[in-house]
Amino acid sequence: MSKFKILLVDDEPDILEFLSYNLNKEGYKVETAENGIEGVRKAKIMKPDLILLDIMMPEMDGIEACNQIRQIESLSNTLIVFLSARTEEFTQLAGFEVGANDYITKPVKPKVLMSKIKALLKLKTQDAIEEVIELSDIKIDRETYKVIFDSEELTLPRKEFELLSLLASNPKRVFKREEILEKVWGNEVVVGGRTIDVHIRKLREKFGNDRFTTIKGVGYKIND
Amino acid sequence: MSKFKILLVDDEPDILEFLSYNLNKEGYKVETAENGIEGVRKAKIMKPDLILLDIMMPEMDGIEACNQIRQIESLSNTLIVFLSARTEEFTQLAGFEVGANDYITKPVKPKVLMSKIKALLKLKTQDAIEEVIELSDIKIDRETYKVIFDSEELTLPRKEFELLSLLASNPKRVFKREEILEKVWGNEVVVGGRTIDVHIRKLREKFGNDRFTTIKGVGYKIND
DNA sequence: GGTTTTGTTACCAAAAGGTTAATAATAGTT
DNA sequence: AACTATTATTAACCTTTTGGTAACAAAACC
Repeated sequence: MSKFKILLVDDEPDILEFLSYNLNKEGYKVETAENGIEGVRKAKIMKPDLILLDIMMPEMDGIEACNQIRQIESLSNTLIVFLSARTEEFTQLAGFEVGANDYITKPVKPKVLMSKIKALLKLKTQDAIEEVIELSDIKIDRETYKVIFDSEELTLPRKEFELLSLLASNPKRVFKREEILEKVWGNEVVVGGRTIDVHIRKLREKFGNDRFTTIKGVGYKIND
Repeated sequence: MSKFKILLVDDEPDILEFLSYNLNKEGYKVETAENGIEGVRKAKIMKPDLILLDIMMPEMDGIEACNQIRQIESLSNTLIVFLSARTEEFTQLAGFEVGANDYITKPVKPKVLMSKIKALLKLKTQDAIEEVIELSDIKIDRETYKVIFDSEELTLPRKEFELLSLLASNPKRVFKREEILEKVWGNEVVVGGRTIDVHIRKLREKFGNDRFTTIKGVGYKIND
Protein backbone atom coordinates (compact mmCIF):
# COMPACT_ATOMS: atom_id res chain seq x y z
CA MET A 1 0.00 0.00 0.00
CA SER A 2 1.45 3.30 -1.06
CA LYS A 3 1.68 6.17 1.38
CA PHE A 4 -1.48 8.12 1.90
CA LYS A 5 -1.36 11.78 0.98
CA ILE A 6 -2.91 14.29 3.32
CA LEU A 7 -3.46 17.98 2.70
CA LEU A 8 -3.66 20.30 5.69
CA VAL A 9 -5.45 23.60 5.34
CA ASP A 10 -5.34 25.98 8.26
CA ASP A 11 -4.42 29.62 8.66
CA GLU A 12 -2.49 29.13 11.87
CA PRO A 13 1.11 28.06 11.18
CA ASP A 14 1.40 26.59 14.66
CA ILE A 15 -1.38 24.18 14.04
CA LEU A 16 -0.06 23.27 10.63
CA GLU A 17 3.24 22.44 12.14
CA PHE A 18 1.74 20.47 14.97
CA LEU A 19 -0.42 18.41 12.64
CA SER A 20 2.34 17.95 10.10
CA TYR A 21 4.64 16.65 12.73
CA ASN A 22 2.16 14.12 14.02
CA LEU A 23 1.01 12.93 10.63
CA ASN A 24 4.54 12.65 9.30
CA LYS A 25 5.48 10.57 12.27
CA GLU A 26 2.77 8.11 11.28
CA GLY A 27 4.11 7.85 7.78
CA TYR A 28 1.67 10.01 5.88
CA LYS A 29 2.79 12.26 3.08
CA VAL A 30 1.74 15.72 4.13
CA GLU A 31 1.34 19.03 2.35
CA THR A 32 -0.03 22.25 3.73
CA ALA A 33 -1.93 25.33 2.66
CA GLU A 34 -2.66 28.47 4.62
CA ASN A 35 -6.05 29.39 3.29
CA GLY A 36 -8.98 28.04 1.37
CA ILE A 37 -7.96 29.30 -2.03
CA GLU A 38 -4.51 27.83 -1.79
CA GLY A 39 -6.05 24.68 -0.36
CA VAL A 40 -8.29 24.13 -3.34
CA ARG A 41 -5.44 24.82 -5.73
CA LYS A 42 -3.09 22.41 -4.05
CA ALA A 43 -5.80 19.78 -3.76
CA LYS A 44 -6.24 19.81 -7.52
CA ILE A 45 -2.58 19.23 -8.05
CA MET A 46 -1.65 16.70 -5.41
CA LYS A 47 -4.93 14.77 -5.31
CA PRO A 48 -4.72 13.93 -1.65
CA ASP A 49 -6.49 10.98 -0.10
CA LEU A 50 -7.68 13.12 2.73
CA ILE A 51 -7.97 16.82 3.46
CA LEU A 52 -7.96 18.31 6.92
CA LEU A 53 -9.77 21.57 6.58
CA ASP A 54 -10.09 24.32 9.13
CA ILE A 55 -13.47 25.97 9.07
CA MET A 56 -12.59 29.47 10.17
CA MET A 57 -10.15 30.94 7.72
CA PRO A 58 -9.63 34.28 6.02
CA GLU A 59 -10.01 34.56 2.24
CA MET A 60 -12.16 31.48 1.86
CA ASP A 61 -13.62 29.54 4.73
CA GLY A 62 -13.58 25.78 5.01
CA ILE A 63 -17.20 25.30 4.09
CA GLU A 64 -16.78 27.14 0.83
CA ALA A 65 -13.50 25.38 0.11
CA CYS A 66 -15.14 22.04 0.73
CA ASN A 67 -17.95 23.00 -1.56
CA GLN A 68 -15.53 23.79 -4.36
CA ILE A 69 -13.51 20.65 -3.79
CA ARG A 70 -16.62 18.56 -3.97
CA GLN A 71 -17.31 19.96 -7.44
CA ILE A 72 -14.00 18.69 -8.74
CA GLU A 73 -14.40 15.41 -10.49
CA SER A 74 -10.93 14.12 -9.84
CA LEU A 75 -11.35 14.65 -6.12
CA SER A 76 -14.69 12.95 -5.78
CA ASN A 77 -13.12 10.18 -3.80
CA THR A 78 -11.17 12.40 -1.44
CA LEU A 79 -12.07 12.38 2.22
CA ILE A 80 -12.65 15.70 3.90
CA VAL A 81 -12.39 16.23 7.63
CA PHE A 82 -13.23 19.54 9.23
CA LEU A 83 -11.39 21.12 12.07
CA SER A 84 -13.46 23.36 14.24
CA ALA A 85 -13.35 25.01 17.61
CA ARG A 86 -15.59 23.20 20.02
CA THR A 87 -17.99 26.09 20.22
CA GLU A 88 -18.76 26.30 16.55
CA GLU A 89 -21.21 23.49 16.84
CA PHE A 90 -23.55 24.79 14.23
CA THR A 91 -20.93 24.19 11.62
CA GLN A 92 -21.02 20.45 12.01
CA LEU A 93 -24.27 20.30 10.18
CA ALA A 94 -23.17 22.75 7.56
CA GLY A 95 -20.06 20.66 7.17
CA PHE A 96 -21.92 17.50 6.43
CA GLU A 97 -24.16 19.41 4.08
CA VAL A 98 -21.26 20.25 1.82
CA GLY A 99 -20.03 16.71 1.88
CA ALA A 100 -17.58 16.41 4.73
CA ASN A 101 -16.84 12.94 5.98
CA ASP A 102 -16.06 13.77 9.55
CA TYR A 103 -14.96 16.55 11.82
CA ILE A 104 -12.55 16.98 14.69
CA THR A 105 -12.81 19.61 17.36
CA LYS A 106 -9.94 21.77 18.42
CA PRO A 107 -7.85 21.48 20.43
CA VAL A 108 -6.83 18.42 18.50
CA LYS A 109 -5.60 15.45 20.47
CA PRO A 110 -3.10 13.44 18.46
CA LYS A 111 -4.71 10.17 19.48
CA VAL A 112 -8.13 11.20 18.33
CA LEU A 113 -6.72 12.64 15.16
CA MET A 114 -4.87 9.47 14.31
CA SER A 115 -7.65 7.09 15.09
CA LYS A 116 -10.13 9.04 13.02
CA ILE A 117 -7.79 9.35 10.09
CA LYS A 118 -6.87 5.72 10.24
CA ALA A 119 -10.48 4.68 10.42
CA LEU A 120 -11.48 6.85 7.49
CA LEU A 121 -8.63 5.77 5.29
CA LYS A 122 -9.33 2.20 6.15
CA LEU A 123 -12.92 2.66 5.10
CA LYS A 124 -11.71 4.12 1.90
CA THR A 125 -9.51 1.19 0.99
CA GLN A 126 -11.91 -1.26 2.41
CA ASP A 127 -14.63 -1.27 -0.18
CA ALA A 128 -12.18 -2.03 -2.89
CA ILE A 129 -10.66 -5.40 -2.19
CA GLU A 130 -7.12 -5.66 -3.43
CA GLU A 131 -6.41 -7.63 -6.54
CA VAL A 132 -3.93 -9.86 -4.81
CA ILE A 133 -4.16 -10.64 -1.14
CA GLU A 134 -1.30 -12.30 0.66
CA LEU A 135 -1.32 -13.87 4.06
CA SER A 136 1.57 -15.80 5.48
CA ASP A 137 0.73 -18.97 3.62
CA ILE A 138 -2.32 -18.10 1.58
CA LYS A 139 -2.21 -16.07 -1.57
CA ILE A 140 -5.40 -14.99 -3.24
CA ASP A 141 -5.45 -13.74 -6.77
CA ARG A 142 -8.79 -12.20 -7.57
CA GLU A 143 -7.89 -11.74 -11.16
CA THR A 144 -7.31 -15.39 -11.95
CA TYR A 145 -9.55 -16.67 -9.18
CA LYS A 146 -6.74 -18.83 -7.93
CA VAL A 147 -5.73 -19.50 -4.39
CA ILE A 148 -2.32 -20.74 -3.46
CA PHE A 149 -2.12 -22.44 -0.11
CA ASP A 150 1.03 -24.17 1.08
CA SER A 151 2.30 -23.83 -2.48
CA GLU A 152 -0.65 -25.87 -3.66
CA GLU A 153 -2.83 -24.17 -6.16
CA LEU A 154 -6.53 -24.65 -5.67
CA THR A 155 -9.68 -23.34 -7.22
CA LEU A 156 -12.49 -22.45 -4.87
CA PRO A 157 -16.15 -22.20 -5.74
CA ARG A 158 -17.27 -18.65 -6.18
CA LYS A 159 -18.97 -18.05 -2.86
CA GLU A 160 -16.16 -19.64 -0.92
CA PHE A 161 -13.70 -17.57 -2.86
CA GLU A 162 -15.53 -14.34 -2.18
CA LEU A 163 -15.96 -15.13 1.47
CA LEU A 164 -12.32 -15.99 1.84
CA SER A 165 -11.16 -12.86 0.10
CA LEU A 166 -13.43 -10.68 2.14
CA LEU A 167 -12.09 -12.05 5.40
CA ALA A 168 -8.53 -12.06 4.14
CA SER A 169 -8.81 -8.49 2.90
CA ASN A 170 -8.49 -7.53 6.52
CA PRO A 171 -7.07 -10.31 8.62
CA LYS A 172 -7.89 -10.27 12.33
CA ARG A 173 -10.72 -7.85 11.78
CA VAL A 174 -14.07 -9.30 12.66
CA PHE A 175 -16.66 -9.17 9.94
CA LYS A 176 -20.19 -9.09 11.18
CA ARG A 177 -22.59 -11.63 9.73
CA GLU A 178 -24.67 -8.80 8.37
CA GLU A 179 -21.67 -7.34 6.66
CA ILE A 180 -20.64 -10.65 5.19
CA LEU A 181 -24.11 -11.16 3.80
CA GLU A 182 -24.10 -7.73 2.29
CA LYS A 183 -20.67 -8.00 0.74
CA VAL A 184 -20.67 -11.60 -0.42
CA TRP A 185 -24.30 -12.35 -1.07
CA GLY A 186 -25.52 -8.88 -1.92
CA ASN A 187 -27.96 -6.67 -0.19
CA GLU A 188 -31.22 -7.94 -1.55
CA VAL A 189 -30.63 -11.65 -1.37
CA VAL A 190 -32.29 -13.46 1.46
CA VAL A 191 -30.65 -16.66 2.58
CA GLY A 192 -31.23 -18.94 5.49
CA GLY A 193 -29.54 -18.62 8.82
CA ARG A 194 -27.06 -21.44 8.38
CA THR A 195 -25.72 -20.49 4.98
CA ILE A 196 -22.69 -18.55 6.14
CA ASP A 197 -21.76 -21.26 8.63
CA VAL A 198 -21.78 -23.92 6.00
CA HIS A 199 -19.47 -21.93 3.79
CA ILE A 200 -17.18 -21.20 6.68
CA ARG A 201 -17.09 -24.89 7.38
CA LYS A 202 -16.00 -25.62 3.85
CA LEU A 203 -13.24 -23.08 4.18
CA ARG A 204 -12.22 -24.59 7.48
CA GLU A 205 -12.02 -27.98 5.83
CA LYS A 206 -9.61 -26.59 3.30
CA PHE A 207 -7.53 -24.21 5.36
CA GLY A 208 -7.71 -25.64 8.83
CA ASN A 209 -10.14 -25.15 11.65
CA ASP A 210 -8.40 -22.51 13.67
CA ARG A 211 -7.65 -20.34 10.74
CA PHE A 212 -11.14 -18.91 11.20
CA THR A 213 -12.32 -17.65 14.53
CA THR A 214 -15.96 -17.33 15.43
CA ILE A 215 -17.03 -14.42 17.56
CA LYS A 216 -20.39 -15.49 18.80
CA GLY A 217 -23.14 -13.05 18.26
CA VAL A 218 -20.93 -11.03 15.98
CA GLY A 219 -19.23 -12.75 13.10
CA TYR A 220 -16.01 -14.29 11.84
CA LYS A 221 -12.43 -13.35 11.26
CA ILE A 222 -9.42 -14.94 9.64
CA ASN A 223 -6.09 -15.29 11.40
CA ASP A 224 -2.89 -14.98 9.55
CA MET B 1 -26.42 -2.37 18.59
CA SER B 2 -30.00 -1.86 19.39
CA LYS B 3 -32.63 -1.16 16.79
CA PHE B 4 -32.93 2.41 15.64
CA LYS B 5 -36.19 4.15 16.31
CA ILE B 6 -37.72 6.29 13.64
CA LEU B 7 -40.68 8.60 13.96
CA LEU B 8 -42.72 9.37 10.84
CA VAL B 9 -44.79 12.51 10.72
CA ASP B 10 -47.04 13.04 7.74
CA ASP B 11 -50.69 13.88 7.30
CA GLU B 12 -51.25 11.44 4.47
CA PRO B 13 -51.98 7.94 5.74
CA ASP B 14 -50.91 6.41 2.43
CA ILE B 15 -47.45 7.83 2.76
CA LEU B 16 -47.18 6.83 6.39
CA GLU B 17 -48.04 3.30 5.45
CA PHE B 18 -45.65 3.21 2.55
CA LEU B 19 -42.75 4.51 4.61
CA SER B 20 -43.59 2.34 7.60
CA TYR B 21 -43.60 -0.72 5.43
CA ASN B 22 -40.23 0.04 3.93
CA LEU B 23 -38.55 1.03 7.14
CA ASN B 24 -39.93 -1.92 9.04
CA LYS B 25 -38.62 -4.22 6.40
CA GLU B 26 -35.15 -2.87 7.09
CA GLY B 27 -35.49 -3.57 10.76
CA TYR B 28 -36.17 -0.11 12.11
CA LYS B 29 -38.63 0.42 14.90
CA VAL B 30 -41.21 2.78 13.50
CA GLU B 31 -43.90 4.98 14.99
CA THR B 32 -46.12 7.45 13.24
CA ALA B 33 -47.91 10.71 13.84
CA GLU B 34 -50.40 12.49 11.61
CA ASN B 35 -49.58 16.08 12.35
CA GLY B 36 -46.93 18.30 13.83
CA ILE B 37 -48.45 18.58 17.29
CA GLU B 38 -48.79 14.85 17.68
CA GLY B 39 -45.33 14.48 16.21
CA VAL B 40 -43.69 16.66 18.80
CA ARG B 41 -45.59 14.91 21.58
CA LYS B 42 -44.61 11.45 20.42
CA ALA B 43 -41.03 12.52 19.86
CA LYS B 44 -40.74 13.54 23.49
CA ILE B 45 -41.98 10.16 24.62
CA MET B 46 -40.24 7.74 22.30
CA LYS B 47 -37.00 9.66 21.83
CA PRO B 48 -36.42 8.51 18.29
CA ASP B 49 -33.03 8.40 16.65
CA LEU B 50 -34.40 9.97 13.54
CA ILE B 51 -37.54 11.85 12.58
CA LEU B 52 -38.96 11.96 9.07
CA LEU B 53 -40.99 15.11 8.95
CA ASP B 54 -43.34 16.22 6.25
CA ILE B 55 -43.22 19.95 5.66
CA MET B 56 -46.73 20.67 4.53
CA MET B 57 -49.15 19.65 7.23
CA PRO B 58 -52.30 21.06 8.81
CA GLU B 59 -52.26 22.12 12.47
CA MET B 60 -48.54 22.58 12.68
CA ASP B 61 -46.19 22.47 9.74
CA GLY B 62 -42.90 20.62 9.67
CA ILE B 63 -40.75 23.70 10.04
CA GLU B 64 -42.47 24.72 13.21
CA ALA B 65 -42.44 21.17 14.54
CA CYS B 66 -38.74 20.95 13.86
CA ASN B 67 -38.23 24.21 15.64
CA GLN B 68 -39.95 22.94 18.72
CA ILE B 69 -38.15 19.63 18.65
CA ARG B 70 -34.84 21.38 18.49
CA GLN B 71 -35.65 23.19 21.72
CA ILE B 72 -36.08 19.94 23.58
CA GLU B 73 -32.97 19.01 25.47
CA SER B 74 -33.51 15.28 25.40
CA LEU B 75 -33.84 15.33 21.62
CA SER B 76 -30.75 17.34 20.89
CA ASN B 77 -29.11 14.35 19.34
CA THR B 78 -32.04 13.32 17.17
CA LEU B 79 -31.67 13.52 13.42
CA ILE B 80 -34.38 15.31 11.49
CA VAL B 81 -35.07 14.71 7.82
CA PHE B 82 -37.64 16.72 5.93
CA LEU B 83 -39.98 15.36 3.34
CA SER B 84 -41.07 17.85 0.73
CA ALA B 85 -42.70 17.92 -2.64
CA ARG B 86 -40.20 18.62 -5.33
CA THR B 87 -41.64 22.03 -6.08
CA GLU B 88 -41.38 23.43 -2.58
CA GLU B 89 -37.76 24.30 -3.08
CA PHE B 90 -37.80 27.33 -0.89
CA THR B 91 -38.26 25.12 2.10
CA GLN B 92 -34.86 23.53 1.89
CA LEU B 93 -33.24 26.62 3.27
CA ALA B 94 -35.88 27.12 5.90
CA GLY B 95 -35.43 23.51 6.86
CA PHE B 96 -31.74 23.75 7.44
CA GLU B 97 -32.22 26.95 9.34
CA VAL B 98 -34.34 25.25 11.94
CA GLY B 99 -31.80 22.49 12.28
CA ALA B 100 -32.76 19.78 9.86
CA ASN B 101 -30.06 17.31 8.93
CA ASP B 102 -31.27 16.42 5.49
CA TYR B 103 -34.31 16.40 3.28
CA ILE B 104 -35.87 14.05 0.79
CA THR B 105 -38.17 15.06 -2.03
CA LYS B 106 -41.43 13.35 -2.73
CA PRO B 107 -42.20 11.07 -4.36
CA VAL B 108 -39.90 9.08 -2.12
CA LYS B 109 -37.90 6.31 -3.69
CA PRO B 110 -37.21 3.54 -1.22
CA LYS B 111 -33.60 3.24 -2.28
CA VAL B 112 -32.89 6.91 -1.77
CA LEU B 113 -34.71 6.86 1.51
CA MET B 114 -32.75 3.90 2.81
CA SER B 115 -29.36 5.11 1.72
CA LYS B 116 -29.88 8.52 3.29
CA ILE B 117 -31.13 7.07 6.51
CA LYS B 118 -28.37 4.56 6.70
CA ALA B 119 -25.73 7.20 6.07
CA LEU B 120 -27.14 9.56 8.66
CA LEU B 121 -27.46 6.93 11.32
CA LYS B 122 -23.95 5.74 10.62
CA LEU B 123 -22.64 9.23 11.22
CA LYS B 124 -24.58 9.34 14.43
CA THR B 125 -23.11 6.15 15.81
CA GLN B 126 -19.69 6.92 14.54
CA ASP B 127 -18.69 9.21 17.34
CA ALA B 128 -19.97 6.71 19.85
CA ILE B 129 -17.07 4.51 20.87
CA GLU B 130 -13.53 4.58 19.55
CA GLU B 131 -12.21 1.60 17.68
CA VAL B 132 -9.35 1.02 20.07
CA ILE B 133 -9.54 1.87 23.73
CA GLU B 134 -6.44 1.86 25.86
CA LEU B 135 -6.20 1.96 29.59
CA SER B 136 -2.98 1.52 31.49
CA ASP B 137 -3.03 -2.26 31.29
CA ILE B 138 -6.15 -3.05 29.31
CA LYS B 139 -6.41 -2.63 25.59
CA ILE B 140 -9.71 -3.14 23.86
CA ASP B 141 -9.85 -3.58 20.14
CA ARG B 142 -13.40 -3.39 18.91
CA GLU B 143 -12.36 -4.30 15.42
CA THR B 144 -10.91 -7.66 16.30
CA TYR B 145 -13.02 -8.13 19.41
CA LYS B 146 -9.92 -8.82 21.38
CA VAL B 147 -9.01 -7.63 24.82
CA ILE B 148 -5.42 -7.56 25.94
CA PHE B 149 -4.95 -7.55 29.67
CA ASP B 150 -1.49 -7.88 31.24
CA SER B 151 -0.26 -8.87 27.80
CA GLU B 152 -2.68 -11.79 27.84
CA GLU B 153 -5.09 -11.88 24.98
CA LEU B 154 -8.61 -12.83 25.88
CA THR B 155 -11.94 -13.07 24.15
CA LEU B 156 -14.96 -11.93 26.11
CA PRO B 157 -18.56 -12.87 25.49
CA ARG B 158 -20.44 -10.20 23.70
CA LYS B 159 -22.29 -8.57 26.56
CA GLU B 160 -19.22 -8.50 28.73
CA PHE B 161 -17.25 -7.05 25.89
CA GLU B 162 -19.77 -4.31 25.23
CA LEU B 163 -20.09 -3.48 28.89
CA LEU B 164 -16.36 -3.28 29.31
CA SER B 165 -15.90 -1.09 26.29
CA LEU B 166 -18.66 1.22 27.35
CA LEU B 167 -17.12 1.77 30.76
CA ALA B 168 -13.62 1.99 29.35
CA SER B 169 -14.69 4.46 26.69
CA ASN B 170 -14.68 6.98 29.45
CA PRO B 171 -12.69 5.82 32.45
CA LYS B 172 -13.53 7.35 35.80
CA ARG B 173 -16.84 8.55 34.50
CA VAL B 174 -19.80 6.95 36.20
CA PHE B 175 -22.32 5.27 33.94
CA LYS B 176 -25.80 5.14 35.31
CA ARG B 177 -27.52 1.78 35.37
CA GLU B 178 -30.15 3.17 33.06
CA GLU B 179 -27.55 4.31 30.62
CA ILE B 180 -25.74 1.00 30.69
CA LEU B 181 -28.96 -0.81 29.97
CA GLU B 182 -29.71 1.46 27.07
CA LYS B 183 -26.28 1.29 25.51
CA VAL B 184 -25.43 -2.35 26.06
CA TRP B 185 -28.78 -4.07 26.16
CA GLY B 186 -30.70 -1.76 23.91
CA ASN B 187 -33.63 0.40 24.48
CA GLU B 188 -36.42 -2.07 24.17
CA VAL B 189 -35.02 -5.01 26.04
CA VAL B 190 -36.34 -5.61 29.52
CA VAL B 191 -34.10 -7.51 31.88
CA GLY B 192 -34.22 -8.20 35.55
CA GLY B 193 -32.65 -6.09 38.23
CA ARG B 194 -29.58 -8.24 38.87
CA THR B 195 -28.45 -8.63 35.31
CA ILE B 196 -25.97 -5.79 35.22
CA ASP B 197 -24.50 -6.82 38.55
CA VAL B 198 -23.87 -10.32 37.35
CA HIS B 199 -22.04 -9.08 34.31
CA ILE B 200 -20.02 -6.67 36.37
CA ARG B 201 -19.09 -9.57 38.58
CA LYS B 202 -17.84 -11.56 35.62
CA LEU B 203 -15.72 -8.61 34.58
CA ARG B 204 -14.42 -8.28 38.13
CA GLU B 205 -13.43 -11.93 38.06
CA LYS B 206 -11.36 -11.29 34.99
CA PHE B 207 -9.91 -7.87 35.65
CA GLY B 208 -9.85 -7.64 39.41
CA ASN B 209 -12.37 -6.50 41.95
CA ASP B 210 -11.28 -2.94 42.47
CA ARG B 211 -11.04 -2.17 38.83
CA PHE B 212 -14.76 -1.46 38.92
CA THR B 213 -16.25 0.87 41.45
CA THR B 214 -19.88 0.78 42.45
CA ILE B 215 -21.62 4.04 43.09
CA LYS B 216 -24.61 3.07 45.06
CA GLY B 217 -27.90 4.22 43.71
CA VAL B 218 -26.21 5.39 40.54
CA GLY B 219 -24.07 2.99 38.59
CA TYR B 220 -20.54 1.83 37.88
CA LYS B 221 -17.26 3.15 36.64
CA ILE B 222 -13.95 1.67 35.62
CA ASN B 223 -10.66 2.83 37.10
CA ASP B 224 -7.54 3.04 35.06
C1' DG C 1 -32.70 -2.23 63.25
C1' DG C 2 -35.08 -2.16 59.27
C1' DT C 3 -34.92 -1.11 54.42
C1' DT C 4 -32.94 -0.71 50.16
C1' DT C 5 -29.41 -1.71 47.05
C1' DT C 6 -25.79 -4.57 45.41
C1' DG C 7 -22.93 -9.04 45.46
C1' DT C 8 -22.66 -13.90 44.68
C1' DT C 9 -23.66 -18.41 43.33
C1' DA C 10 -25.78 -21.98 40.96
C1' DC C 11 -28.85 -23.30 37.63
C1' DC C 12 -31.59 -23.21 33.38
C1' DA C 13 -33.32 -21.88 28.84
C1' DA C 14 -32.56 -19.88 24.74
C1' DA C 15 -29.47 -18.39 21.27
C1' DA C 16 -25.90 -19.12 18.30
C1' DG C 17 -23.24 -21.76 15.81
C1' DG C 18 -21.50 -26.60 14.00
C1' DT C 19 -22.24 -30.61 11.27
C1' DT C 20 -24.10 -33.61 8.01
C1' DA C 21 -26.95 -34.99 4.51
C1' DA C 22 -30.43 -34.01 1.30
C1' DT C 23 -32.17 -31.01 -2.23
C1' DA C 24 -32.05 -27.21 -5.55
C1' DA C 25 -29.86 -24.56 -8.80
C1' DT C 26 -26.30 -23.88 -12.26
C1' DA C 27 -23.22 -24.81 -15.71
C1' DG C 28 -21.09 -27.93 -18.77
C1' DT C 29 -21.22 -31.86 -22.08
C1' DT C 30 -22.72 -34.96 -25.15
C1' DA D 1 -32.79 -31.94 -24.52
C1' DA D 2 -30.94 -35.25 -21.36
C1' DC D 3 -27.32 -36.24 -18.42
C1' DT D 4 -23.54 -35.08 -15.32
C1' DA D 5 -20.78 -32.62 -12.25
C1' DT D 6 -20.28 -28.89 -9.49
C1' DT D 7 -21.84 -25.48 -6.44
C1' DA D 8 -25.24 -23.27 -3.39
C1' DT D 9 -28.77 -23.55 -0.12
C1' DT D 10 -31.77 -25.58 3.18
C1' DA D 11 -33.25 -28.79 6.65
C1' DA D 12 -32.66 -31.32 10.56
C1' DC D 13 -30.31 -32.27 14.36
C1' DC D 14 -26.51 -31.63 17.74
C1' DT D 15 -23.34 -29.03 20.78
C1' DT D 16 -21.68 -25.16 23.01
C1' DT D 17 -21.95 -20.73 24.78
C1' DT D 18 -24.41 -17.16 26.64
C1' DG D 19 -27.29 -14.45 29.02
C1' DG D 20 -30.56 -14.19 32.43
C1' DT D 21 -32.98 -15.31 36.78
C1' DA D 22 -33.84 -16.89 41.34
C1' DA D 23 -32.58 -16.99 45.79
C1' DC D 24 -30.01 -15.80 49.32
C1' DA D 25 -26.03 -13.09 51.48
C1' DA D 26 -23.77 -8.97 52.33
C1' DA D 27 -23.29 -4.18 52.43
C1' DA D 28 -24.75 0.45 52.60
C1' DC D 29 -28.05 3.76 53.94
C1' DC D 30 -31.46 5.89 56.79
